[in-house]
Amino acid sequence: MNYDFREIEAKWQKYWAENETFKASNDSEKPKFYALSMFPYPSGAGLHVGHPLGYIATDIYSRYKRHKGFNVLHPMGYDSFGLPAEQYAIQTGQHPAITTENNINRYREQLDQLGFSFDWSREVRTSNPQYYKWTQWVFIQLFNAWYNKKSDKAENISSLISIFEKEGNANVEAVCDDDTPTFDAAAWNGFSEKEKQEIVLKYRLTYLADTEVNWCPALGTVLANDEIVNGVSERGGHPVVRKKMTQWSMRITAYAQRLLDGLDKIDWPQPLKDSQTNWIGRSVGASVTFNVLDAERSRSDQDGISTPLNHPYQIEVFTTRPDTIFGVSFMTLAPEHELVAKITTPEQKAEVDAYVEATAKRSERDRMADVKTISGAFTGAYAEHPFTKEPIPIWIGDYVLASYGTGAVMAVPCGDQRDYDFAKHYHIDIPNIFEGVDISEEAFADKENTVIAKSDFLNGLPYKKAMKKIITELEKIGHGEGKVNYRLRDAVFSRQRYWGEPFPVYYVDGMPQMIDVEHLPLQLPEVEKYLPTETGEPPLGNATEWAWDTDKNEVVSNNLIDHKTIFPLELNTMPGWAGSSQYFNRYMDPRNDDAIFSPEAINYWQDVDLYIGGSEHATGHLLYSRFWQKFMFDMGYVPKDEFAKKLINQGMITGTSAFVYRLGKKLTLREINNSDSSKKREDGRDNINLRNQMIQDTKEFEDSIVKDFEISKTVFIPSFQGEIMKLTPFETSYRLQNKLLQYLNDEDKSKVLNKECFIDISFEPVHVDVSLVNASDELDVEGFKQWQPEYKDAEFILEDGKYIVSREVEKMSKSKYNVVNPDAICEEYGADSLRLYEMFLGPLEQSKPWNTAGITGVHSFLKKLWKLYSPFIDSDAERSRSVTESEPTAENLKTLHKTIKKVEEDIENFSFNTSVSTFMICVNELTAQKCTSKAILEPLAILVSPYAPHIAEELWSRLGHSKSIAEAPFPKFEEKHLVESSKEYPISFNGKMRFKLELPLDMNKDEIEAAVMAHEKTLAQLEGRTPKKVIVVPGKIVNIVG
RNA sequence: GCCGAAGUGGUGGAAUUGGUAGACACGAUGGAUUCAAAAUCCAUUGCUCACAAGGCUUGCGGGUUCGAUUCCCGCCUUCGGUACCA
Repeated sequence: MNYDFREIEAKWQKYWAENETFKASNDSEKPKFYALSMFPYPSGAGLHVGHPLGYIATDIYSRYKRHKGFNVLHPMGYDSFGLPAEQYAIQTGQHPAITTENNINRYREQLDQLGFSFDWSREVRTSNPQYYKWTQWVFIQLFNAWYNKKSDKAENISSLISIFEKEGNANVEAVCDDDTPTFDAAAWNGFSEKEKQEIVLKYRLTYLADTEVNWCPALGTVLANDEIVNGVSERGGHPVVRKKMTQWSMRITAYAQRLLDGLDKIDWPQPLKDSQTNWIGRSVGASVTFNVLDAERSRSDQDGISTPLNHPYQIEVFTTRPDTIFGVSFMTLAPEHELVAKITTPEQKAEVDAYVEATAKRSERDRMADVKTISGAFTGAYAEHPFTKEPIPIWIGDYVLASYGTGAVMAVPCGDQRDYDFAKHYHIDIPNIFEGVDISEEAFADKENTVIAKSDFLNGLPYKKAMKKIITELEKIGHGEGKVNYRLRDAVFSRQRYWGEPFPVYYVDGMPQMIDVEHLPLQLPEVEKYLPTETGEPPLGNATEWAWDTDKNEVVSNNLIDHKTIFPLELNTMPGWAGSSQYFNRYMDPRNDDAIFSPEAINYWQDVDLYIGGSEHATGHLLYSRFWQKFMFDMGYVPKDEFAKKLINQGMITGTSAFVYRLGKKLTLREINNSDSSKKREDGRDNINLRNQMIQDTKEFEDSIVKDFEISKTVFIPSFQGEIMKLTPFETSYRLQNKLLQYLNDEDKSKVLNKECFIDISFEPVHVDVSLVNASDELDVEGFKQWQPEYKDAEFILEDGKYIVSREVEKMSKSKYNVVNPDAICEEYGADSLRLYEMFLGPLEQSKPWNTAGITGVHSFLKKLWKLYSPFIDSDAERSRSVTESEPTAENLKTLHKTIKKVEEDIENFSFNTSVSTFMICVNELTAQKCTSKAILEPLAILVSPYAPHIAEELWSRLGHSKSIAEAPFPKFEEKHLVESSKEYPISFNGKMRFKLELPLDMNKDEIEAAVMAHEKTLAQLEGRTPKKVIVVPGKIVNIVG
């Protein structure tokens, strides 16, 4: 009987579902084990081959733990709010809830095919109102909390208010907004209700604040960095600017230190911890205040006339090197800094304004990445050095980011390379305040070897002493203090989107009010359009039924808003990470309508024992979840302040993206005035020389614009067999010249044909869905046009009647349209083959491009495995019974126990690829040994079962068992079967292995050396030389030197 | 730019503490079986030198060591993250 995987897999999937084999109980005698895979976003592209990689690993571990006697919780759900469903809704008008439901059904089908041991009774969906009710609930808890630095934890806001009532806020040590005023009890009690609310909002763990966003005026919406390419929107290529908007923020910075400290307690990969550590970015230094000199005074100073001091403004900076304060020769503000507009002198205004505007167009990442271009502008204003009282010019520069520190730096060019480069570029003084250091070429940033000079009271001090001294001095003169700064910023929690959790918030007199918990969930309203409103409000602004009636406690029509009992509701929605920040706890008690989870459930499961997911979540989901968990811990809802003990990052399965190239709308006709190159062009043969010539001549063409003209159509240019990115832009233009003639008028055309002009172009790569491309990289042009409405009338310039895309290995993602589904593989080879193959591909943590080439190998392994059990499968022979009951041979036992040992070690080390090899070796050996012993084959089935559960169940039942293999105890390894008496020693000469020699293992060092030295092959190798040294490592190796 | 990971045959990868580099597969080549094909089985397969013997070989260049894929220093390339993709 052949291995019929289709029948076997369907049979056992049905069996598991019907018998609820993997349903976890919240009450068990067994020890608990919580194994979790990061839940997927159900994209329209379906589950791709990268998803199961981590799921299979978690599943193997879960099944292994069941064999080891644990009560295993292994749930699955969907992170089902998100941008793609909304984009799809915008494009098609289809409600995201419907798309999402369809996508989930598709995912479920695909997941079911793969034979995971999920407890589906616990499924959660973040977009389900019964689920997001609790996301809203957490939000309210955060709103009703403040962070008390004295107790170093979050507390209920009522404790803060009662302090205010008794004594004001002078003695309160809390994490709060920078602009929080100080007041006493009398003042507090005198505040109006609204003023009180405004003050308290500055303390709440979730609060309203003005934050910068990427605003795209043309689309009327905020864009993710991801949606911006080269400074313009990915969709449509519209300009994007940085803009301030009032949004909800989460005071994650309150937890900066605890998030850092907590990393020591958890077994997470070091690189992931590193990235969280860097993200939090703790640095120790000082905050220093510089007074801005009055403009009049600074000007008159230059004339040598002194006028009275006046300090209308102050600049606060954070520096990690206050010891270098005497090296300050200028200050740099971020162009967005609020003082820029106030201090800029009239003479400098035009330059500064232009620079500020230019900066607004650059993304933050761009500004950080680009260290080569130095740019800035002088404000005309001066600050006063707190010690020397010298005037210091104040510049603005985009290398200073508004969001980091105070958005201002005291520039010490001799000690900081960026300051140094800036100073060099603008010919600003670079005073050297280090003893015995040459700074003519570069800045000196070595703290350890620092000796301060030319710095008044700091002269001669090393770094550490100078730090201490300067902080004392700063404090003495009231110009600063020692400070710990974190790079971590409060997390923006508002999104101007439709498809997300609505905030349980309505506004009374502009102040946010929480809806009572008992009235949750506040459900998403229906809208006509999913786009922002014409006035630029978020999509929820389109809802007509979106007001809160405080009497009836329900959502009512906007028309009824009277600001007395009926108020407008919040129009923003929550971000993607809201729903994923407590889902792991919700799984413990997912159907509970009265609480996010019961105390019994959380106290039983405690935390996640093993969490598997991608490292790309390092500073998003994994940091925010730790933050919420700590908050939940502070409030006494959860027993652990870290939600996952151990975390493994699965490597990404990368995809092979396909690109087409969209021609820029603007073409430029340029004059050819170089007689040499045009001559060469005429003969047309010397292309390489021509190209080189033209590249050299490019400068010459720069000024030779005859005219610009626009083409209204979307045109795609060939990839030149995928080589386009290797060509110079110039060369590409040249190759396309003839094809572009059709867009020219006759006069221009003849100029090009007469070689007087050529057409200069720009172009950009566009991702195309890999399903529209065949195996030879040829694009289905018609399919492409139908694929997205914007390409409906696109024109293609073909090569030999075909459009060949270019390929690149990238992250597999819906936005890159390079997703490959597991369905076809399941159909052809079965789930067990796919499971084994994904593991066999390589180490779990490593990323690798998807390639199905080797799948036949694991599939034929399963066939061999099946064949090994044929005495139990082919029932005809009664004689086979006697064979199968036979005692296993020593050889059989050796093979089995070698396998048990290796597989157990591999699973514990998450080295699943090597156990697949081990199974192959085991089956090859047992087949060669003609093993038919039940005593061997029974434990082998259990070993295989976590990896290939369907075939293992089938074999198990054929072996005569009536119950599932799922809880069969894992075979016990016995060392005695592996004991060897001799070892085949590799004999090396100067480190190179020359021959092998079998020797008893109980020989000691000297005996081994004697045996080896006496051997004829040794003598032959030595050719009469006497070895200088003989290294003998018993049980390992012999190395003869000389 | 910064932070992180990876680089081993034609391909995926193995080598668990510094001790036989290339396990196990894929592919390729030859053969068996077959009317034929599929499937299956057997053999060969890092490169180089026409055999052998030998030489070379873990991204590149150095170093430590009796011995380095493994440790150290300096580079190169690819991939991931970089705060609104999830």
